[in-house]
Parts: sequence; structure tokens; C-alpha cells
Amino acid sequence: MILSKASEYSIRATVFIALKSLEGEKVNLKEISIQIESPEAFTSKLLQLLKKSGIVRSSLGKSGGFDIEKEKLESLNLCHIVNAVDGKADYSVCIMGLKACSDNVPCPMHSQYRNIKQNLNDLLHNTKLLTLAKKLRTGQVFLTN
Amino acid sequence: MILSKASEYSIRATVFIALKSLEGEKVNLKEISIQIESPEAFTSKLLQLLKKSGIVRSSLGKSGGFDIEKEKLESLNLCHIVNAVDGKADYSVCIMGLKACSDNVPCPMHSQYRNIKQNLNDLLHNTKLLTLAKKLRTGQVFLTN
DNA sequence: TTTAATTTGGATAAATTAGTCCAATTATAT
DNA sequence: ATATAATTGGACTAATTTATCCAAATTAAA
Repeated sequence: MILSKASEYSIRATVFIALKSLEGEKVNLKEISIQIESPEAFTSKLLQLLKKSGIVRSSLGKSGGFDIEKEKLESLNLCHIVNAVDGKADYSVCIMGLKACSDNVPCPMHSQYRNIKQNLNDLLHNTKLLTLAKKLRTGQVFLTN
Repeated sequence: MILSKASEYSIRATVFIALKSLEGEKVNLKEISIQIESPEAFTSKLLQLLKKSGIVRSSLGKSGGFDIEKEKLESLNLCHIVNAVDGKADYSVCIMGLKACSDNVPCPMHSQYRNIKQNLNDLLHNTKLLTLAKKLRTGQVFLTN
């Protein structure tokens, strides 16, 4: 698995919240965990982390729930999400686990892994939450399991 | 981290054993764990798994140790190693953790992740242990941490 | 033949990740 | 006002991964 469960759930959750936010709606924990098929209590914890990082916003009390502010939605990418729940996610580390590995002191797999690593990093940095939510809205992609 | 610690250590260990095997030498646990900078007892467990999968060979008693048979060395790739210590490693799974995700029912990231996933799989399937060991022998790449 | 260096195997421990449960707080809607 | 539906926070549990320790078995060398 490339991403942790925490990251997987968080990405699914934020994409779903983003979709709702696009329509000016907020959504509560229960519906989120039903829609993305994630354990409710665990998802709650993740939403708290996402909130602490300023990624989602929550409103308290009856008919409370979660949403993502318009401006945020424009800027958020997958790195932000992964970092919020897993701490610094770094896909630039050596695939063999060598700390010293670099272009100058390469591990035996360095050259072959280089591009993949770069592409993975790019994917996380360049994939915008907004883009994913809009895709979802078109009905061409899915969040169902 | 892309690979588990178990896989990282195992790859480093087998590459080192392969290097020695190329020169007709076997090498013992202690030296392996020193050279690849891995915890000795844990590495021992991994070597047992690799042995059970027929990847490495061991000789018992004083001046015992590990090596890899010539023929094996020709055929082994990274998949074999990762599978031996981590069970079936599958990098074809959905990055968002959706079981239903496929070309027909894609998750929002499916198209962007598709190539990366393919490249990762290719890397593991096509990278031969022998190639890595030979590279190491040239002194252009390193196993040091 | 004894000693010493090694693998083997089993039990156990520590750390991390994944997940649950419940009480307290908050605020809307009846 | 009050009941109700929601987030919040803390303690707890479970599962998996990453290790450690030690005794037994094996075999080469002294």
C-alpha cells in the first residue's frame, strides 16, 4: 500500500466534503463515513486532524458538519492532506532505505527509481482537491467501494 | 516509505549476499547485518524467510553462512524478495484504497496514478538481483548508509 | 574430542498503525 | 425551554510491524 489507511480515508473524505462544498452544503461525520465506507470513529479522529491543519472547517451542534472553504479548495492538494494526518510524507527517500543515497552516492536502484519517485511526488503535489471533486461531480469517476 | 523495513533489509541483504556469491563466497549473519546496517536478530528472521522461499541457501555450523546459487541468481528479481518477506506485494491496488477501482469504475485519481503504478510494478518485476550485485561490484553504487 | 562459531526456532517485547467507546460540549430545531 | 443531533476530546483496545533474547542444533577447526 502506497498510502496509510489514515491518508486513504482522509483523501476520500476530503474529496467528498469538497464535492458537497462545491454545492454550498456541509456534511456530517455519519454521512461521510457511509459515503466513503470508512470506520466512523476513526474518520472522526482524522477529521479532527484535518481541522487542526486548517484543511476542513467544522460547525458544532445540531445540523453541524464539515465543509471546505472556497479559497482553501482552490489551493489544497494531496500533500496537504497526507501531511496533516501522517506527518511529513516524503516520497523522496531511498527505496532501499539508505539515508545517504543521493545522485552522488547512489544505491543500486537509484537510477531506476528516480523517475518513479519524482512522479509520485509530483502526483501528490500537483493533484488538487478541487480537480478531484469536479471530476467526481461529472459522474465519470467514483468513490464507491 | 514504499517498501516495508522487512523488504528494505531483505533487498539490501540479498544484494550483498549476491555480490559475495559472485565471488564464490558465502557470508554470515553478523557480517551481513554489519555491512547493510540492519538489526542482526531481525535480519536473521528475514533470512529464514528468504531461505524458506528458496531464495538464499544456508550452511550450518562453524564457518556456515548464506549464499545464493548461480542459477537462482540469474532468475531472481525484486518481486521474489518482497513476496518472500511481506507476502503478496501488490502495487496494482487503488491509491485511494477502493477495491472496486478499475479502468471501468475509476477512482478520481485512477488515470493519474495508472502509469506510476505500472512503473512501480515493472521496477519490481524487471529489476534482477544479479544486475544490482554487478552494479555494486563496479563500485559505482553503494550499500552504505 | 572438545571448543567455538555459526544457523535455527520459539517466545517475547516494543513501537506504530488502526480502530473503538463514551462522556462532554455545542447549537439547531421543535 | 427542551430535546435532539451533531462535534470534540480523552482513554482505551486491537492488530500489525519491527524488533530482541535465548536456548538448541550443527559443524568446522583447534
